[in-house]
Amino acid sequence: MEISKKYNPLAAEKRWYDHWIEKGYFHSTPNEREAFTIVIPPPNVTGVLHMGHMLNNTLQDVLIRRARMRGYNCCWVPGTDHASIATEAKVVQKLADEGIQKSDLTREEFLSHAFDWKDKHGGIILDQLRKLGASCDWERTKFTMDEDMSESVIKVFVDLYKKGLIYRGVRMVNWDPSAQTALSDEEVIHKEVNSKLYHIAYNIEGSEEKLTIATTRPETILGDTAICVNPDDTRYAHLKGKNAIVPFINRVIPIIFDEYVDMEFGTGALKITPAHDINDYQLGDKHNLEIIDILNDNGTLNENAQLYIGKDRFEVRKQIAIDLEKDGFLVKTEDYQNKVGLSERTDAVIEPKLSMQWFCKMEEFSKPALIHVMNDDIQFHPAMFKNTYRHWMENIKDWCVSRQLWWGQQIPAFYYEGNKFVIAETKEKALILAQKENPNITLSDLRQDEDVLDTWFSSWLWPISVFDGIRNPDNEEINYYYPTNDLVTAPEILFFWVARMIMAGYEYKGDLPFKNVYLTGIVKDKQGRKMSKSLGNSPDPIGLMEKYGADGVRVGMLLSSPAGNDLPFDESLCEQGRNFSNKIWNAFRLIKGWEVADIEQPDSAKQAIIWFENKINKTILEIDESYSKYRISEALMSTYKLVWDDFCSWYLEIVKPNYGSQIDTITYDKTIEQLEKVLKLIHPFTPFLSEEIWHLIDDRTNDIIVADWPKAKDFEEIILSDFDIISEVVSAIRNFRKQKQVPRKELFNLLVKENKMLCRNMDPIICKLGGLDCVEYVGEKPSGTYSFMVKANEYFIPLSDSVDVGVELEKLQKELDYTEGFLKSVEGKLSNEKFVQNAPQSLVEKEKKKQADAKAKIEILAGKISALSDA
RNA sequence: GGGCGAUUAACUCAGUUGGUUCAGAGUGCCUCCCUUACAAGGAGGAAGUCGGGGGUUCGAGUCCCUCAUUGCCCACCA
Repeated sequence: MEISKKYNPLAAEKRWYDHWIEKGYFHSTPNEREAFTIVIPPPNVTGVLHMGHMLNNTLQDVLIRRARMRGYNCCWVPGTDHASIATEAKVVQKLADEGIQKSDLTREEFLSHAFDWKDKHGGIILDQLRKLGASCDWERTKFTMDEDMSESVIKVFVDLYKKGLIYRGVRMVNWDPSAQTALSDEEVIHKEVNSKLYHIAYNIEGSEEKLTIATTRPETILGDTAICVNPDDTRYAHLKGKNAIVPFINRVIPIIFDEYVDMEFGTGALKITPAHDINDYQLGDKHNLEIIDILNDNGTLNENAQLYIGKDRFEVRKQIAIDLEKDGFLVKTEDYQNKVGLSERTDAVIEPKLSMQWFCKMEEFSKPALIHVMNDDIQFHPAMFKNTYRHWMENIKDWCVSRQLWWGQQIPAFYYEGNKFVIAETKEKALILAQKENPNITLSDLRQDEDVLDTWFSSWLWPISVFDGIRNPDNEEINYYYPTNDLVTAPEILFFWVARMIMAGYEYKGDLPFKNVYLTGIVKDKQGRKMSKSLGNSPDPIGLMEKYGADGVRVGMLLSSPAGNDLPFDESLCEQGRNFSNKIWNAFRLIKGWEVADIEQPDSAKQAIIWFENKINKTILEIDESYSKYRISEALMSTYKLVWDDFCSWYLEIVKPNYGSQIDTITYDKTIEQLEKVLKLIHPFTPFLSEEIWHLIDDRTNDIIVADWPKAKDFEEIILSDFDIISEVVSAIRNFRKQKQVPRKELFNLLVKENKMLCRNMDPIICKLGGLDCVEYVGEKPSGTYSFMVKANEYFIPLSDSVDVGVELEKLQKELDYTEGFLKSVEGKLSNEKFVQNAPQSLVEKEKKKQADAKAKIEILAGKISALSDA
């Protein structure tokens, strides 16, 4: 069979993925083996794959594939999140494009549109993950609004209510006027913006005097119910008991005194709008102020404002400034930078708004959640994030869990007789409860709360609910798969999601949800900008995979992404990944081209096999070590170098036949054996390629995906260090050939001044790689030779033409200078009494040995120099 | 404003409890080579006063202080 010179990934990827699915390798059911579980961070159901997902899911797949090879019963649960506000916003937009307003629809009609949208666009992302090679247990695919999932959510809500942890109340919340819903604090992004600070003069009642305040939101003066100054502010002391008059609407409002006000800021006088500012609200509460809400839910002004009714707040801001100026109220405006809260999902400017919402008390949850992270029951990688986590947990606030949306789990609160309500899983159950209060109530008297729960109120149960551990806490699966092993996610949702899963885990399973949290960085472009749709700087992952192969992209993603570090992505990384695939491919081609013959095994091959076995054993140890520390990039790099440098550049170069393609049986078998080990080691990174070659080596029924992970065996350091010397000698010979332009075909003898550092049994390797007749031991320096040193041993190559004395002298002198400098520093140390006294004995011994070696080397070098100079 | 990090070759990063033959890796760069596995390759090479300044120590990328630059998280200052 003719094998292509270049690895062609596309066909192989499809074929092997289908094969793996067909064999059911990804599907797990509880059995006697130990479980290894990962739950996917569910992407938004209508999302499409971006580079962040690629990184994240590649990591998960690497972890799960290695675990599978190590014999665990692996279960990687995939799924999607309904992403209430994000999805609802998309659906609203789509309907608006068709000329349909959400307000024209009933809840049922809207939800039907939303489900249509979900059916049409949902799950695309999961298909895309298959291209990446993600070995998810697809039979377990979950959606956070699946019936069982929603039931779990409702059950938890009811349970928490019964425990007194859910309450309803009027609070100042973050209001998104675009989506017209409350948001949790975590969903608000604060951004620095250029705005204006308006200085507005209020008349004082019964006086000619004016009081000037400063505000960035002049439209809110229509909701003012006080002006506040600092009690220590002598400028305003005389205003005690006086009232001010709101411009235009002439509302009389008190002037109050509170330390809260910063005398230095603006004019030292602060307007108070309790309905539209959290601080003002608190002050209002303290001073018993009236609350006047002037905003509609959509951000326009309502009749309470008296003016500008129905106009958007930003429009009013501009207009009122003009009107204030016209009427002489506006003292001045200045440019000002302040932070404005924006909705994470809709980008709308958040308005603090007083409204009735549902809250979840968090303080009790946070205690075990904090302890078990700080004591490493749950390990964060990198551990640095423990600090951030602790800071948040120690300052946790109650969670606003209600959203004024339709897409999500509807809050199971049922109202009757006005504001009375009961909480129950179903309307029927609610009726029974309500009838205890009033036996005459019927089903039709009950009205369910319109709001839905925050998306994260379903996600925080994810590791439990995917195994139905909420509804059926004792089922076999939850007890087998939970706690899960690894969670791979982004630090930006550490609080949204990770922290809350930990809290839910201890509350509902009494146990941690996962043992390790691997926090990825953000994928950025070359200029360090976050990849985003609006910037258009995000490459198309599918396109990349088609161009470089899924394996190439996987390797590219991991080449430069230590945990927690951002990944400055560049296509050249994928190119490197693809080249790596191709390198392995060609190593395979070389081996495949060999013809096993009944010939004697060369000594060089014997030695190479011994060396490589030791080398790979040591490297497996290093790779396992890196994995155990979740240093995935490091594990990849060790694997990469093992393949490229050790296996290809050294091992194969030594064992491959000099002429023709005939190879002895032992070397061939050993080489195949090593190649198989190498393929297993690369399998987590390059699953398709490794499976492809695995089967091309040999017709076989077993697949590499479920092959045993190579065991780290003992190795002899001495063999490895001997080889290092050998490789240095070989490099020196290659260097010589290059300098003197001696072609490889021209053979010569390498002469060696005998020394115990020489590893004579590896001489055949030097001969093979250096293109030598043989290695000879001469004892003394022969004349007419080129010489070089490796460690403290001296090597000579006979020269046909005379040595270039000048160049040679210069080279030797340079080395002598260095060695003398080195010796000086070593002796400096040894002559330092304090060093000898304080440093560990072993270190002192080491220094003494260095001293001896350096002295010996200097002697040799000096001898050579004088000999050359004489000549 | 508070908290947590980062600053080591052109780029992306390793450097364990301080020990100098540890200043390293990959990429990139330079030179030579299309040698029958691979030019998506091979061989060789250059490259860093470890952000600045102090200090502790026999000895400091490694510990302490300080300054500078920079990133992230949290926070209601109009």
